[in-house]
Amino acid sequence: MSNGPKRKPSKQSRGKRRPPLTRERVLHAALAIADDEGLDALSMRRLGQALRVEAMSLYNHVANKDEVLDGMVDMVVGEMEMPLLPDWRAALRGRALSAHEVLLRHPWAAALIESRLSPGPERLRHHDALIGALLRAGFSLELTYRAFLTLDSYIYGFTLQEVNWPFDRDERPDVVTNIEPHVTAEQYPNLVQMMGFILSAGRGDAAQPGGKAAAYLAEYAFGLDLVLDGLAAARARERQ
Amino acid sequence: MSNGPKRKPSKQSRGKRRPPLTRERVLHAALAIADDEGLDALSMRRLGQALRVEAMSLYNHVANKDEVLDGMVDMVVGEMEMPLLPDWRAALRGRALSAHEVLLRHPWAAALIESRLSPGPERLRHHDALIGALLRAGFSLELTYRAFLTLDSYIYGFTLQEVNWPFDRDERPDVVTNIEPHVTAEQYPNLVQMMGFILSAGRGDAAQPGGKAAAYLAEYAFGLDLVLDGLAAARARERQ
DNA sequence: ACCTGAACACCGTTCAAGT
DNA sequence: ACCTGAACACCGTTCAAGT
Repeated sequence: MSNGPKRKPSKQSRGKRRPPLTRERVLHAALAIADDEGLDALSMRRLGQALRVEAMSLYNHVANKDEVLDGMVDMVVGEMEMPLLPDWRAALRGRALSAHEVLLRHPWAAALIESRLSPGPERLRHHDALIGALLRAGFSLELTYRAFLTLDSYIYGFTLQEVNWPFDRDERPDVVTNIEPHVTAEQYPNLVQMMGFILSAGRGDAAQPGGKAAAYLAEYAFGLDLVLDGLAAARARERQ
Repeated sequence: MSNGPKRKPSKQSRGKRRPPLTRERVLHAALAIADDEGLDALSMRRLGQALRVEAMSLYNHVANKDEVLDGMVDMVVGEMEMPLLPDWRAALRGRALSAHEVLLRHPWAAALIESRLSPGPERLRHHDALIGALLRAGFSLELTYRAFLTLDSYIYGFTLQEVNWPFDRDERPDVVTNIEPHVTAEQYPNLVQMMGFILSAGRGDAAQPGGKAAAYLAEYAFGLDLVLDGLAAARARERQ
């Protein structure tokens, strides 16, 4: 759209011609750093380094770090499947499973999305589609509002727990072993029993058929279907 | 317990005798700062200032800032009502309502709790009681596990949304007015319709009987009862 | 035993100066 | 038009030095 009209071939196109900085490139680099090194590693200086530019140059393309974070959030939301299937329940279920997948691909994203104030265009579009799906299915405005709150509470709440789960993560055996000595069967009998069950059932483990991504899938689906059942019942009650 | 045995009356007890620094005092001061000024305002230097001490002195009582955050989280969890009622459903419902109240009193806490890796003693006790309540009610280990995940996903997910909600907060009219121009009825028809409903119904507003604290209570209770209904049904299915 | 000054290696952001 | 050096006001944390 705002492509410069005259772009000379430029004789010095040998060597490491770094492409011009754009908002797009800044956001993509930021997302890559967060995925690879975690959100804490993402500083404006680190971001500049990844783009072979001084940190101050970034401010020509984004207003500040908050705008970077908002942009990252919207990119992630854009990866989520929109609820478009004609059957409302299938549409909501597919969207919830897709959101879960996307949030596991970007483990830093769930917390960030929930903490951002101003939604970007992707998020607005996504929510518009979600509300539309419910209204078309005959949900009243009030029930649509409640269904939306309940569903997203579950989706983000579950995924946030999952992403920060300290158990059974091979990367953090220190955390598990640091906790265990404090958790004795006399003090916390139920907790110890539960931990035994979880470990013996091979749950929440990378030792799953689908690997780590599928570790909590059955648990996620349980609560998801529970919520969908509840919404179906509320919808039925509403229509007498 | 570790009270020094000999504590002389000390002749210079006039003026501003600041009490000795302890882990307890550090954590209480940290919690007060987070409540009053937000979690971002809580730095080790600011914390030292509140306690009339240099920041470096804090390290004699806590290992590092992470330990401060862990301590704050555990204090907040300690405020939540434990699920002790004999009726499992009443116990879980009361606990969920109490957790919601506590998390609204400390708006920074929900995000922090979910991001902490090592649970403190209060949290361990709380979860032990929760699991115990479900097991005593005849839930299997597997269903207890799933009930726990579903409930806490909902509780924290909902509260996290509520605490960061940009709409209808008198403190942040800027955010609302900044968003509105971008959200046109042509682009986001369903969203606009929903926003109209929410505002006209006086929902999510401080203009509620119970004030801000009660603004989303009906919505929170809707999803909570939906989850509890689902768990009751799952329990009934399990026992044939 | 507890507190502190100085220091280190970081942050986000501004702004005048360069090309 | 875009990039940068220097600077400002912050971080968490260490450590030798003080009392």
